[in-house]
Amino acid sequence: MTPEEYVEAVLTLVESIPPGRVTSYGAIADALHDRSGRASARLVGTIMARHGGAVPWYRVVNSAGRLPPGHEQRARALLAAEGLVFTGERVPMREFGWNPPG
DNA sequence: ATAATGACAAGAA
DNA sequence: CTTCTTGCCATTA
Repeated sequence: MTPEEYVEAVLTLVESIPPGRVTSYGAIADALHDRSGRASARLVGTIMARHGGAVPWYRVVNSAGRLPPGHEQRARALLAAEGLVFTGERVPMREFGWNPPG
């Protein structure tokens, strides 16, 4: 699996996140770990920072439900538009958390 | 090769 | 709640 294909796999998975739901970098890393072999939450974060512009990046948050640094306001607005409810500055993963299909 | 840096995560204090 | 420590791994210097 080439790095480009790995990036594609991450982006494809991000696009598969249903509207009004969110998932974490770690969950994506885990899901791809079972598919390809190499994965880490940091990698997914780096990939999103570089190539996340073409996918619903705002549906990816950290495991604490915090929004990506520098894009908090933007992500919050986009998620709120999909019906998602915030608890202060966090997303309740218990309710809106989504796990990618294995 | 080593060191520092990230849209991360989990645990301890 | 905050802050610090470990583990993680590609990228950059």
